[in-house]
Amino acid sequence: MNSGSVVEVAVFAPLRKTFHYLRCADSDAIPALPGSLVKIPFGRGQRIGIVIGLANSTDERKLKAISEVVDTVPVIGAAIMRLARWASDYYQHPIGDVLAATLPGPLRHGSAPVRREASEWVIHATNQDVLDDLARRAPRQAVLLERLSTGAKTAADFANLEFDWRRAMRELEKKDLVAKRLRTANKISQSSQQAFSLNDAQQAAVVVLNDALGSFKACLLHGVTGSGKTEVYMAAIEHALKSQLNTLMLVPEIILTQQMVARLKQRFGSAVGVLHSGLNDNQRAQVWLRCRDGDIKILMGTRSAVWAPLPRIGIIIVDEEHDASFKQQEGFRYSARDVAIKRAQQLNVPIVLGSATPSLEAYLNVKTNKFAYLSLPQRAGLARMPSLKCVDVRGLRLRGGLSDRLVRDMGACLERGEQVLLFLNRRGFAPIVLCHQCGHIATCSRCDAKLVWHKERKLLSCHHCGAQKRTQHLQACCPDPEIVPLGLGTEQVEETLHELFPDKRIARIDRDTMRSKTAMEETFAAIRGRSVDILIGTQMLAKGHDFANVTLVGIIDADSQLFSTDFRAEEKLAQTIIQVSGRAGRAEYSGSVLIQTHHPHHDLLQTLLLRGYDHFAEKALEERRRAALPPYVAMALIRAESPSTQMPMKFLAQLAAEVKQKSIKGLEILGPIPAAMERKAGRYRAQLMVSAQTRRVLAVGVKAFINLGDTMPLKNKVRWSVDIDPLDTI
DNA sequence: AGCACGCCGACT
DNA sequence: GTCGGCGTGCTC
Repeated sequence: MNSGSVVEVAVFAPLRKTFHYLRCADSDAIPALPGSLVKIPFGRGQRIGIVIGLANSTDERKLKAISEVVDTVPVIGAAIMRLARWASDYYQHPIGDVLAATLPGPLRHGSAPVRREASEWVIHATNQDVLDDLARRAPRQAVLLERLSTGAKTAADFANLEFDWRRAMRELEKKDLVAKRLRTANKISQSSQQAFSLNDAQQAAVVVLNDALGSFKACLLHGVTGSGKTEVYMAAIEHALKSQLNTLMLVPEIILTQQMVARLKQRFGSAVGVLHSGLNDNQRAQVWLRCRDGDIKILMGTRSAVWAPLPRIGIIIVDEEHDASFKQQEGFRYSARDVAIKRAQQLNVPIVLGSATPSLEAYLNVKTNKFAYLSLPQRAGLARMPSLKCVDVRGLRLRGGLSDRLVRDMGACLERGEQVLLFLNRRGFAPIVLCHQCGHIATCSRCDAKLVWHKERKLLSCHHCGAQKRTQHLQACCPDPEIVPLGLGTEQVEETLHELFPDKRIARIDRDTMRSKTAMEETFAAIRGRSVDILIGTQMLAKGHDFANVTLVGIIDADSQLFSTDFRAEEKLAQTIIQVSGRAGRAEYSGSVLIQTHHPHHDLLQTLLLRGYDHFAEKALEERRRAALPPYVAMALIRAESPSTQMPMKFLAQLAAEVKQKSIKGLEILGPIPAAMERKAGRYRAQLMVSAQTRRVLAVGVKAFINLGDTMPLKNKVRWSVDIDPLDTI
């Protein structure tokens, strides 16, 4: 068996082993190269995998042959292969699963990558008579012609039409009034756009980024909300483009608003590609292909876009770097932000991490000179920072959770014709419902959680497993139950607002009211058009959107996050407060923020309000250092879950004991402990916290856990997984 | 992850 | 006497 005919294949399955195969016997078949997508006989079925290299296998085992090479050009190029290998090692996750995660769905399932060229339509000939005639006899065709004559071209331009426009278009094609042709990429709109006038801080940041082109350099761009980080990104993208270099830009899901996309497209034309959760698998595959083929020069996308095969990357941007959505929370638990940093390092290009509320990880990297620090300390234009104040609600009478002070300020704000934003991170009417007659509390049958009352939908819903019950379920406790809601949700606040401000227009923004994309777009348009006076909402309101006329922000309950067992809770709360505050007073008005709390003297709130986020971060970092927590130590979480009560704890305890016997120097093992909510969706959960001063020791430790875990008899009784750099530790 | 093989309880 | 429960082990 001549060497060179055997290849090593990573199978798309969570297997730590790789497998050897013979290249296709057929000589005119597509040759299997490193990175090729292949179909292989595996077990008794067919599987998909990636060739990860040539194997000089000398052993005598009879190997099976690859059944099909799916791609003509390997779908995994050298750059992504290198990145995936690093990630597989860093996150201790099987290489096959990592490689699968880098590909869009259809490729992952073994479809050949084929480009579907988009069509566009152009008007062939037209005159007024024809138009008049059509308007009478074929109104739909007339609408299409009208649109075409005003610049509409592609399917996307007609997508919002109510009728079957493709049918009408075919009629026009038959009449030879329009012609269908392959879409031609329009040119990058040259910066005929008026050059943005950047302020000094923006200019300074741009200079640093531009100078960094061509070498690895990580920069934290710390810009207060409204300081114009986007303009800095735009300038950096433009500069890269001038050197024929592409940009990879990662954003959290919520930031991907139409405005942001529109802004990029307006400036950079069809060179912009977008990957977001609204796309289906085929659309993602098309963007992936356009990326690989060099048609996309600026790719903006959420987490998975970090794996896009974008060639000639000149700069990487991670906007809102602190955002938790960059971390994949199941399966292959990677942080797209950290993978992006590694990608920049491997490619030897600069990366800029932007945020108004940088993560403590980023702060520490600045302190230790791993990151350069770029600051935009002032809001762009005339806008000023809002003032933050605590409202001590101890002993106060609250109406629907609102203090008199907040209601009074709201009244004054509305009086001036300005808008109010209220933030409460709890949807539904009340998080707990109780029967006054018997004391019965509605709980989830599959989780250790109480059911949340959704009054409008007449449902009791579990926010952890999604279980829903009709409200009538409550009648089960007594013949004559008396339902008492305990606690506060956005629905209840909305109800109170209608009572307090009967003539004001109120919009509630949470997962219940924003179930469709159109609902979201319509509501935000209504807010911008000032046909809404008061906004009440959850996390959805906190991020990304600019509300120019909001001048008062009320944070209804800061307490629930103040005393959590998760060591990151305070950091998250501070970020939320600053992010929500950032929605206020972005235009010429100055804004104010009222934070309702029972703990106005809490250290975190005091520091944040009196001295700002920087000081808070400084202080929080010091606490992390003293407590030996990330980012001062490297951490991993070993999780286990099972339908049987004791198994996860038992498994982890045994595993911990085994690893401790190895006495790995510098490895700290804490636990196991049951998860904060031990039972979720009918499964009991426990976890083990592992930490070390260095990445190296942690990696050695986690490897020991994985190796020993695979040999433990109990391993088949639990589902267990490893989470490197966990975000949630409760 | 699948998927078979393999040994012990209630049924056409 | 079988059908099927899911424990164990393998897949080039």
